[in-house]
Amino acid sequence: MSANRTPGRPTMAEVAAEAHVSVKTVSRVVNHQAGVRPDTAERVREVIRRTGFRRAGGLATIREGRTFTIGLAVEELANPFYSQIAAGVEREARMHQYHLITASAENSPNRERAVIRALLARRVDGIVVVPAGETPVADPEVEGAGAPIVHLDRPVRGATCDTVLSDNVGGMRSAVEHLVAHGHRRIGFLGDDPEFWTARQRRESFLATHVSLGLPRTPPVAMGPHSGESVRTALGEWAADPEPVTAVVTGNNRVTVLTLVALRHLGLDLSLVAYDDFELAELVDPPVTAVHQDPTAMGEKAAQVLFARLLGDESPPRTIVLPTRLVVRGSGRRR
Amino acid sequence: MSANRTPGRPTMAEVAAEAHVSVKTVSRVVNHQAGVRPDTAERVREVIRRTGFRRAGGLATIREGRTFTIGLAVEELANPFYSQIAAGVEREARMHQYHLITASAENSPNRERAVIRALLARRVDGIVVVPAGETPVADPEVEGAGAPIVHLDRPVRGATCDTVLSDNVGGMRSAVEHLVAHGHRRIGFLGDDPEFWTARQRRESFLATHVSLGLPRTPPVAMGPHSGESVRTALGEWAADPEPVTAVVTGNNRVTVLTLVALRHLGLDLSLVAYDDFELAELVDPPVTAVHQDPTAMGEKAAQVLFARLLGDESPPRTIVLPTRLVVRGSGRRR
DNA sequence: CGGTTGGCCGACATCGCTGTCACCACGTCA
DNA sequence: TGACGTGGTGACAGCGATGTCGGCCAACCG
Repeated sequence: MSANRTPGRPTMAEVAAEAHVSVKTVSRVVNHQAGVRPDTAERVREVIRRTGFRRAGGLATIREGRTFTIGLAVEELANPFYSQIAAGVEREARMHQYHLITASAENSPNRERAVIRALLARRVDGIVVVPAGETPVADPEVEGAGAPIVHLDRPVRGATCDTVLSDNVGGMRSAVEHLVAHGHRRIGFLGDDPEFWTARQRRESFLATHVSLGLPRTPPVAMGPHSGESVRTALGEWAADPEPVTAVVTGNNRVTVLTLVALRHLGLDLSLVAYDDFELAELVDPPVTAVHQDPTAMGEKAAQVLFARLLGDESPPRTIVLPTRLVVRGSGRRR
Repeated sequence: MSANRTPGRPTMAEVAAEAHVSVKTVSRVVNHQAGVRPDTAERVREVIRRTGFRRAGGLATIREGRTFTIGLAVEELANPFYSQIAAGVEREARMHQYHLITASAENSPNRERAVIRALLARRVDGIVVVPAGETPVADPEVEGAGAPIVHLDRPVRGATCDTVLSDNVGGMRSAVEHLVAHGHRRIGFLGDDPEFWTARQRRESFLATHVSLGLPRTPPVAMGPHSGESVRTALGEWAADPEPVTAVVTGNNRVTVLTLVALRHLGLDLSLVAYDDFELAELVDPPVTAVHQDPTAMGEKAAQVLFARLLGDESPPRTIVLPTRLVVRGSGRRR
């Protein structure tokens, strides 16, 4: 099909013909290389301007072997947690003159491997991935691809890549300590699907903090995946308990929303500390105390680590744990 | 530099050598083409598996002239409005086996042109863009690029591309009508920066609806860009007016947040209809009545239009206006 | 047994661009 | 006047994959 002679964008050869020079000279002009007489260069530039020529960036792929593009694989772009991560990664990528290809597995952990493969097929130079599962990828196509991978938010067992995590243990501890300091003794935990490492980490820290603070009873825990109904049920039972809970800790932003809705519907006035801060936290009544992890900073950090690798950093894989911060707004107080 | 012999990913030639066949045969196996004896194919596949070979997708660029990638240019990925758009576009792209490159101009309208050029340099097959300004691009490099562009959320004057908009006029009318139906006669409008077309549209419709409903006085309007202080000032003045406002309409999600904070700080109990729905709207006290436009659906629609073009649709450019929906939650009632 | 299929496979050109090197036309200097 | 630089240019190969076409060989035919 030679039909695409002049269908889309002009090629260097066309410019060269038009300007009565060789392709190479056009190349030199385009790349501001020396060794072109000023008048020749101007003639070429004029033709480039007239034809609207742009050099095909995709070609860098096959010459230098790099695409100046990194990939980001997350679960779901619509979730603010992930979109803020994307914003952070994108910002860092732009600073390095890189592009970002985003791909989401749309809530299906199993799709993530396919997504990563697709990114590698596009020959991205590196990948930031929020791993869906923690079983090692063990995919020769992925491991042998030569593209550095940075895991974000969740580790992968035995993986030999850099990992950027949030301090789930510390964050959860601060949440429980805050509630206990306000006199709560019976605290419930609404966690996300224990399939997620972060959910389990937070649950474990929730329980461990109870032990370390010397609280007598094992606190009630309800892990997800949660629906509005499952949250209502759990909260209803905990409130009806002979020794009712006076506070709950939610395990992530999704659960927090469900919990706030459920509390309102049930007419319960429990204290609350939310894991994951959210923009409107201070506007809910009462303003929600939250464990703040900065997803944008997480994305930036992960991208920074990735670019260090791309720039030749050969040191052994590191695991970086970013701190969290408890933002006290009032919902933790005893009522 | 022939140093990159076997640094990154294996090439077809390497696989071919390993399997003692020609490059072409490897190509046939990879593409599931007929004409390869089963045992030969199996041998090749074995080598492919062992070496982790993946064909370089970037090459499609130079052969077919398409990259199977579309670009999305928005202002800021961290804003839920844009990230939901991105989710919609990405979803649609995946359905067509396309990838999505996202690029954000990070709040700098002037950067958008550069961003679009960068996308074109990557040779994306098409672009969805939320235009920063409404002055025509008039960039020969962009127009002559041959890549279809779809404008989303805001039109560009005299542009000859498809445009997907939200029904700002109808949405704002429904907001004002709702408030008036609840007995409000003095309503303030906190709009975003009038540099944005949507902001002006909503202001105009706000005013026009007042006229069409026969309200006597011209309502107070404060356009952005807004800060917490500017919102507080406006609300304070309106409340102190001899004929004080009893309700406000906010112009977009950012202004809504600022307004909710300001109302709380000022201790004002004004009725409110928010433009742009948000997840926690029903959790604010009172639950916020909002004009709901579905950014994900907008993104999907824009991508659908784009793919129609990529599939050869040559019909004249269309403008599609998506309806909005007023979600009544209570904050519009007179207090 | 020669000729004709048809299955399997490889050589080669090609895509758009860049690195390398040869080349030509001038000047300069001995 | 001939050897030697030097700056400006172009021819050519190659990057990694695919389409085209043609070659080889076994099987089958008359």
